[in-house]
Amino acid sequence: MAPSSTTRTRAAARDAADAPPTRDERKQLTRAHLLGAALRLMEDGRAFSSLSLREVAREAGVVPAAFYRHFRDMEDLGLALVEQGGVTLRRLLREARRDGIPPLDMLRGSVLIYHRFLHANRQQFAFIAGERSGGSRAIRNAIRTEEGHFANEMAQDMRRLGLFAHLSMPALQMVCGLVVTTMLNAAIDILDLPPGQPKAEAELVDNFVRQLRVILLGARAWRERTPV
Amino acid sequence: MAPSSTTRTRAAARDAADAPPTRDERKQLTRAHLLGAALRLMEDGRAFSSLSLREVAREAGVVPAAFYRHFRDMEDLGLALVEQGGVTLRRLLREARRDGIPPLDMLRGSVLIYHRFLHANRQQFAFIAGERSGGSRAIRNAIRTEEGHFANEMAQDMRRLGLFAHLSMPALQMVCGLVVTTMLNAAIDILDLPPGQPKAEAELVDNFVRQLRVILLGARAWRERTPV
DNA sequence: TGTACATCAGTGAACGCGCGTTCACTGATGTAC
DNA sequence: TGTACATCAGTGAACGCGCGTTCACTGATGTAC
Repeated sequence: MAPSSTTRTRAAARDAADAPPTRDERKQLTRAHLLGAALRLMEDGRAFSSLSLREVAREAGVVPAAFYRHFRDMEDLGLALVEQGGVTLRRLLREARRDGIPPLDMLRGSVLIYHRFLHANRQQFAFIAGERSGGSRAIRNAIRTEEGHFANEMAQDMRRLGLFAHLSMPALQMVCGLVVTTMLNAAIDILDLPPGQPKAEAELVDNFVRQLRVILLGARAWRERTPV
Repeated sequence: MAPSSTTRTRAAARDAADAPPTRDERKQLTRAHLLGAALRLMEDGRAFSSLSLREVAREAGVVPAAFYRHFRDMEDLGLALVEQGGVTLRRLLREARRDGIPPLDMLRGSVLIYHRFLHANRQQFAFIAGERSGGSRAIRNAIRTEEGHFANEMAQDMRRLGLFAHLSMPALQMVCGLVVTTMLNAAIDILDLPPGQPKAEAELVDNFVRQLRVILLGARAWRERTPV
């Protein structure tokens, strides 16, 4: 399927920065506007299920009927947001891997990476953390799936680093699951804070670090058949 | 302020089971119907913020305008639900205290008590666990407050039982906070399960037990200035 | 106890509004030759 | 390259509907005497 001469010209032109966008590029842009509009509308704590289709279209600067060129209904858009959120989560792991483990205080270092990332992706985290328990069943399940993938990847990373080598893989996954839910709970608390309260925020982050410390201490002490 | 003779007669009559309800009793009953209607409508996973006032009134068997005799608006009703949920949480602790600690496996025993209670109060837990992250800011904050009270009471109970005596009170509260969020996360997962899947449910409960075990092992290993 | 009056929970109708969805359309982009 | 036609993202108008809120009301319950 060789592109037609016109297409080839267009494709070549694509390389120039000021080339006119193709129809498909425009469409993807509008789609992104719709997704962004939904995230923006939830910024001050509103639930996804309280957004209306018209509202999202309005915020995206598009007529309501245009919405249907991109999504079947609002739930469809919600699922797209979950997918986008999953990508963001994976990016977090990638960045953490790239930055490497700080030599001195591994835990606090990781939390700082997370904290920075959280603020750089507030909207995404507010959506994921907020809808994981409050959304429609379909959306909740989709988020649970993404969460599971994230926890599994984290477990594999730890394995690779030789951390908690005494744990079986299922046990390590269980621990990572606990870490992930604790991360998302902390995200809600931190993002809910009115801005300009560095003291309160530092306290929340500190509590988060302590909680993770408890979990990691517990993981270290874990034996496969431990009675308590 | 002595009650009038009529009132006294009514009050006396109140003791008889078949006495006609007073106007105030009727009112409280309708109020309860409204609260119950809202919980029922959320039973299959809908978010509180997606309920309409008319819908709740309809479900409660009352005309929309009657709603205003009981609540200023839907958010007001939501806050009442949170308060009701807080009462339920406190009842859980009371029951756990009454039942005492099972001698052999304290943790698993406590989880069984919780599990039974969870199913006996499905609607309340679905609301509390679901809206704690997804609701309006006011409702979220109210739930956070109830959660905090619950965690503190739990910490005091543990202190009283001489558990984790080596932890400072703030450290114990931090641990209990982690336990509570883990409880509520487990609640969402368990209540989301389609009914009639005892295998899957047992697995979730098992995972929940393991996660708590990790936390308690971590609490046991905790030292006030622990580097990891 | 009986009567006359006050209270107020719940009614039913009405309002204006934003909603989701449909439709035929327009006009720029893309394709075939 | 130029032309004729097809595609389709976004438009604008229209629809019927359920919404939140208001209002004057009714009639049972409660109170004063």
